[in-house]
Amino acid sequence: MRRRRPTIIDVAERAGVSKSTAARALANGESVLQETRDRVLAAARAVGYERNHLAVGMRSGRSGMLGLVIPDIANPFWADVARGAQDRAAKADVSLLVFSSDWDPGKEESHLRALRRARVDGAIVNPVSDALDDLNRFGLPFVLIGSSAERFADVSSVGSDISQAVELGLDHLVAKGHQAPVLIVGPRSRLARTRFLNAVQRHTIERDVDPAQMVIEDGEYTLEGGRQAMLRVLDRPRVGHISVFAANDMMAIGAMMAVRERGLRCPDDVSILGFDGIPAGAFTSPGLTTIAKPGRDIGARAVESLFDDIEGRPEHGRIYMPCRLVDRGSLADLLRQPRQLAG
Amino acid sequence: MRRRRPTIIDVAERAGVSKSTAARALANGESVLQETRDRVLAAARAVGYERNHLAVGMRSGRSGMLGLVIPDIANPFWADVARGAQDRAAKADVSLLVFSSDWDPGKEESHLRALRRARVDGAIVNPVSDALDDLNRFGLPFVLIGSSAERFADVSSVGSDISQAVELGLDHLVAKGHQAPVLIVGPRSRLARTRFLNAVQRHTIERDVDPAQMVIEDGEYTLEGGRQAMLRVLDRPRVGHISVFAANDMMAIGAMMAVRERGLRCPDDVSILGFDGIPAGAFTSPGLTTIAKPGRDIGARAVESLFDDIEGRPEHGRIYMPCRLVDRGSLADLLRQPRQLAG
DNA sequence: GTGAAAGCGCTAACAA
DNA sequence: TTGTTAGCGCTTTCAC
Repeated sequence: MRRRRPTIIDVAERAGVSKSTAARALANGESVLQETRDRVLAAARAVGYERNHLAVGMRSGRSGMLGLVIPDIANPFWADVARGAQDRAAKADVSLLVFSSDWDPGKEESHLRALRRARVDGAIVNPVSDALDDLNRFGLPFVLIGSSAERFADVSSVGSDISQAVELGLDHLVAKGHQAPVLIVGPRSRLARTRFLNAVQRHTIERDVDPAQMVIEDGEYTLEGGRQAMLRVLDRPRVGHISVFAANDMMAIGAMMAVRERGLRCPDDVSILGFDGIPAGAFTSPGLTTIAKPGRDIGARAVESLFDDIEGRPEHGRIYMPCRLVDRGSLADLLRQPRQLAG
Repeated sequence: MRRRRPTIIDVAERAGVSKSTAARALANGESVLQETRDRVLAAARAVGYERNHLAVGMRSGRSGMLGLVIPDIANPFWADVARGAQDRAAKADVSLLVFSSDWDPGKEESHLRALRRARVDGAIVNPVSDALDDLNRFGLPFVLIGSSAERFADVSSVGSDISQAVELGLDHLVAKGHQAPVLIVGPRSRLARTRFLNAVQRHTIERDVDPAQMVIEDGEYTLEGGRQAMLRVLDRPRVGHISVFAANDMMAIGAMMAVRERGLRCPDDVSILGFDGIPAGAFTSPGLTTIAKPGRDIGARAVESLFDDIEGRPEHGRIYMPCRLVDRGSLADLLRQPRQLAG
């Protein structure tokens, strides 16, 4: 048998005051006699009172909830983003509704609808489709996350600093004696691919290497996509050591599998550099050297940016979070072992 | 500039009816003239009406939200559970608040408080601490998930069928010629450890093997915990091939790392069987043979079970979901290579 | 400093 | 079939 949950009226009655006084005491304690306040607080504790956020939301027009829509909750990177956002939201005493669209535009749209109906105060979205227009139309404040954010010009966004990340990667490659790596990138349709390639090209030119001599292979952002792309690379005529820069850790791991399949060894015959920093990269052998995106920080910053938007100080700016290199040994040091240098 | 969001009154006015008629038309269309209904629906579409769940929640006492508290959103297994729950909830047009306690009882408690304040209609919890009593006291319907559920007698719970899973594992071990595997299990404090050990003991006796001869090592349910445990195993005096049955994939992968560290090889020198079915197990070399828990199904069933509770048909039963074996080659076939048989 | 009353958007009981 | 009304729990004027 379930008891009715105590309301502010129960508290007020027990404290012998009106409900407005009780509300004031409970809220901030302003304009309330210290003694009254204590009595109300004691009463609240006694009856086990807990403020009803639904009612508050109705009254104030603020639900105290935010939404987060990511493409894949089972991807450790996105899970990390979700955790960062969650923690930051909790600190502000706000609840976060996390939805995974599983790369399905239909699902994404229905999630967005659910968010609107739940009357979230704002949403953070990594857009798979263009349903975003809907959000805009209803005036729901939102912040974009990830690379595809660039499609929407006048919206705040948070992502990783691809340019700095690529620079970090190329520096590491050069330091180990690798010149023009093979690039394994995502599908042509994805904006992230273009951003990655542009960054590589820019930084490669800075290093006096002709970008045109770099081989590019593409595929889905998955294990299998990376594996297939690597197999194609290995099918080309080649001399000496091969270096690979993959746009995503899953692809990098797939590439590693392909190398092993062909009876070659990493890093002895093929060096591989990944991008993301997912934990699985630590379990391969050799471990995957990669550029780690600060997923958690991205989530946290996105929430902060959203708060700004909601509170009416929209920056409408892009925030780029710096990445860091994690060296786990999947790149050969060609300078110390010059016998393996490419022809 | 943000427009005020249209309410049912806007719809009613535009359709030229009262708001209750509009509500009826919008709800189920009962007791409303077909023509009126059409008019209301058209008006709703025209003004871009979207039902306010907060208001509905206030009126009906049902917020249309459920809570899910798991120990670690970054663990692929739990992410999978979350996804299963999310999808099932979405099908019933219910939102799911997902919280990760990160194994921290304090965080767990604050998440539970947040759920109560958000007035979720019920919660699914994998309890880290005993704060559950609170939930019970406030009469929030809830369903437990995972092994520790057994601590709470009169509450519905959903978990994997440990007994069947262990049987599957032992069958596989026996089929490959392994008799009494070393067991790497979790910390003594955890109920899951006991359940696992009991199941192993029971099924071992059925196979006419003396459980007493099995070596047990324990550690945290993490990569490092498994690694340390395995190092201790390798430090013991031993003869021939070693077989290991780990209670968790992360531990199993940690064990695999320890084996490599010591210059031994898996599966040639050491066979390892995991338990969970996380994707990372596919990236190790060799791939990790493991018993996969149906995380997604567990999440989905937990939601269904919770619906039952909420709608007043509490089963207060435990549901055990069957697991399946995933063979990826981390066990040597001792029967076909008898030279490696243990002494 | 405190209380009375209005109202957020909706649904359900009752009248018409 | 439709309209009127009350009220879910809370905050916030406006009096006192």
